[in-house]
Amino acid sequence: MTNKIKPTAETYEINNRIFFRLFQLGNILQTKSTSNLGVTTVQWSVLGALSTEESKNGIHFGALVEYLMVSKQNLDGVLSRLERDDLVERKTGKHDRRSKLVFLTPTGREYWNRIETGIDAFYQESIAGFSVNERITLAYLFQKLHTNLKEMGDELLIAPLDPD
Amino acid sequence: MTNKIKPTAETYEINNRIFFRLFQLGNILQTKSTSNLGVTTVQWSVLGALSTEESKNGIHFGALVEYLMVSKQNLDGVLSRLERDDLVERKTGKHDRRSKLVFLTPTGREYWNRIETGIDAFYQESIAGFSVNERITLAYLFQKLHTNLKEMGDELLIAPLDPD
DNA sequence: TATTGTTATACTCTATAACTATA
DNA sequence: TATAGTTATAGAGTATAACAATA
Repeated sequence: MTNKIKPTAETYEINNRIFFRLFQLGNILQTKSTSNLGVTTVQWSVLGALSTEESKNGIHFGALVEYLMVSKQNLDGVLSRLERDDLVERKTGKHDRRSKLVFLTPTGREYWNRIETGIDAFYQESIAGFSVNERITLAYLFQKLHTNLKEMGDELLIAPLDPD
Repeated sequence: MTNKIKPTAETYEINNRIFFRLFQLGNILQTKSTSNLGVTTVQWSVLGALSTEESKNGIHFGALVEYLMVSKQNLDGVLSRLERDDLVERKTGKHDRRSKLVFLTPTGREYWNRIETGIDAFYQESIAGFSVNERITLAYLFQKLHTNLKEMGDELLIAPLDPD
């Protein structure tokens, strides 16, 4: 006999609400990012990561893959499009010639400065009416959810088909 | 002189953290949904909406567009793929012959029953270690964030380019 | 041999505009 | 004329496997 509690209908319902909202919020974020800032959310994250002081000398391709949690193949595609628009540049690593360092081009830096104001406005509107405590709580709960989801495996969770 | 407070570096930073996490969580949700449940998040939402008791007699295409907050063109594509897989069916409305009612097929209902168990397992893992209060708080903060984002306009927020 | 990143391919989703058929 | 959905087209992101260059 274990202490495991069978989920009640209510906890299932609140989970449903949480994850449906997460789905919607993720979608809205993508849509608004594209229409209001002119970049997709992935591009936003890439440019943001490259814009920091620590990344002045470039970020390793592999580090970016880990940080953004996208596959290397997909990041390659995203970077190619950003390179096409002259916002980003890849240079071969000096010590390890297999590795690549990713940089913001001058155009990319200028572009980032322009959208950063927009990002701030976006934040203001999104988070309007949130108390400082609520922001901190949200960040904390996101962090917690993130940890759980990151640790989840990739096994199919669906029940096998009835054979007939 | 207004009461408006210029955002400090800290509030900008916490906003950054919140939205970067939202971006990551949205991505992980999509990835895990596909790999662990065998459906994309949009498909999950569609099937879930169609599976409820109230939708037994179908949901109007337009109502689904509003509920899911995707464009009609995009929902059409999602439904076409679900129809191709024989999970969903569209019937012309009786009163208004322009409208369409969307249904789960028997196969679709069976499929939903199979993945529902997986969804429950997914919820358990994701939300492990959350107190009841934390779940309620998260749902509440999501709702609040959703309201703000939904009301946001579609205007470009980026500063105009310096002419030269 | 193992690792870093790229190429190739196919599919899902998204954005936009123009269109058909009903009303 | 207006509304409900559809078609058409282009682009971005994602999943998977196979590959080249370098270690």
